[in-house]
Amino acid sequence: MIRHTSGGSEADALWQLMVGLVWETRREWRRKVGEATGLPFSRVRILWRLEEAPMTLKQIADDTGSDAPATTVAVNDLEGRGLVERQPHPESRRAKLVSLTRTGRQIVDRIHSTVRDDAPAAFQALSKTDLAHLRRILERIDRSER
Amino acid sequence: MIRHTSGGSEADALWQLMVGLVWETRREWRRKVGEATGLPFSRVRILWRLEEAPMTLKQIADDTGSDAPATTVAVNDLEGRGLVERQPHPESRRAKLVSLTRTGRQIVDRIHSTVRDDAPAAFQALSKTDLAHLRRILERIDRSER
DNA sequence: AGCAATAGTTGTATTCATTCAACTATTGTT
DNA sequence: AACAATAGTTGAATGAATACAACTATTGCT
Repeated sequence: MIRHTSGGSEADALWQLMVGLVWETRREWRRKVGEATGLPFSRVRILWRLEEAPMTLKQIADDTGSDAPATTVAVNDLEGRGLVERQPHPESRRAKLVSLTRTGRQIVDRIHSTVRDDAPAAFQALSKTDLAHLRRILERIDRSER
Repeated sequence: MIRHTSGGSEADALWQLMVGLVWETRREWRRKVGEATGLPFSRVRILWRLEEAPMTLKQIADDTGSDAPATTVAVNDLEGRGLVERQPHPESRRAKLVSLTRTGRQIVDRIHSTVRDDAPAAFQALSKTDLAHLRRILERIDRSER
C-alpha cells in the first residue's frame, strides 16, 4: 500500500513510500518464519535480540515494548522449549540473565538460512549505481538513527 | 533491528537494511492508529483500501490475505460502526460492494492528519541530492512492483 | 434442466497478544 | 532498622487474528 499524505515534507513522502514498500511484504514473511520455527512471532523476536548478547528480563521487556508479566511468560515458553535458559546475574541477585541455548541458536540460524528475506524482484533489477546510492543513503540514516 | 544475512546479494542486504529501518517504527505507529481511531488494526487496513474505490468482499479478502468468513465479520463490524456500507453489485447479484460512508471517510482522514507517519529525524536530515536519488530509486521499485 | 463453481454468511474453536492486580525477593536509601 | 524502588513471578481477563465446517444464493457451463 503506497500512501502519500498531503502536506508533508519530501522526506515524509519518501518515508511513507518506503514504509509502503516494506509493509506489504511483512505478513507473508512473518507467516514463513512461523512455519519454519513453529514459534509465535513474539518469541522469535526475543530470540533475535538474544543472538547478540544475553539480556535480563527487564531489558527484554523494555526492548520489545511488552511488560514484565508478558516477558516472564514468553521466556518460560522459550525455556520450556529448550531454546533459552535463565542464569543468575553476576551483579544482582534479583535480576536474571536470559541467553540462547545451543538449540536456540540453531533455530535462529535456521531462520536466517531458510527464511531468506530476499529483496523483491524490482529491487534486484536496480543498477549498480543505484544500489551504491541506496547503500550510502540507508547507511547514513541507519547510523544516525541509533 | 538491523540484520545482515550472510551470502545474499547486495540488493538483498540493502533490502534487509531498509526493512530493519522501517520495522522498528511500526509497532508504535500501529498503537497510535489504534488510539486515534478506537479500531483494531485489521479494520483500519480495510478502510484504507476502500479509500480509493469500493470493493467486493471477495476482493477485500484476497487483498488482505484473510478468508471469506473473517472478511464478513470485519465488514459487519465496520458496518455496525457506520463506517462502511454494503451495496448491491451492479453486475452480479451474488456479490456485494463495500464502500466508505461519510463517517468512514472522516476516520480515514483523521488517521492521515493526526497520526502523521513522519519520517525519522535522520531521514529529515538528508541532503536535497540524496532525497532526489532516493525518490528516483524508490519510485522505480514501486512502479515495477505493482 | 442439471451441476459445479463462486460470493457471501453464520457459528465455533484456537491461538496470540496485551493488560491488570497481587505477590516475593532483592537492592538502595535514609 | 525501616522503607521505597526494582526485578521477577503468578494468575486471570480481555480482545484480536486465523482457521474451519456447514450453509444459502447466485452464476456459468454443458
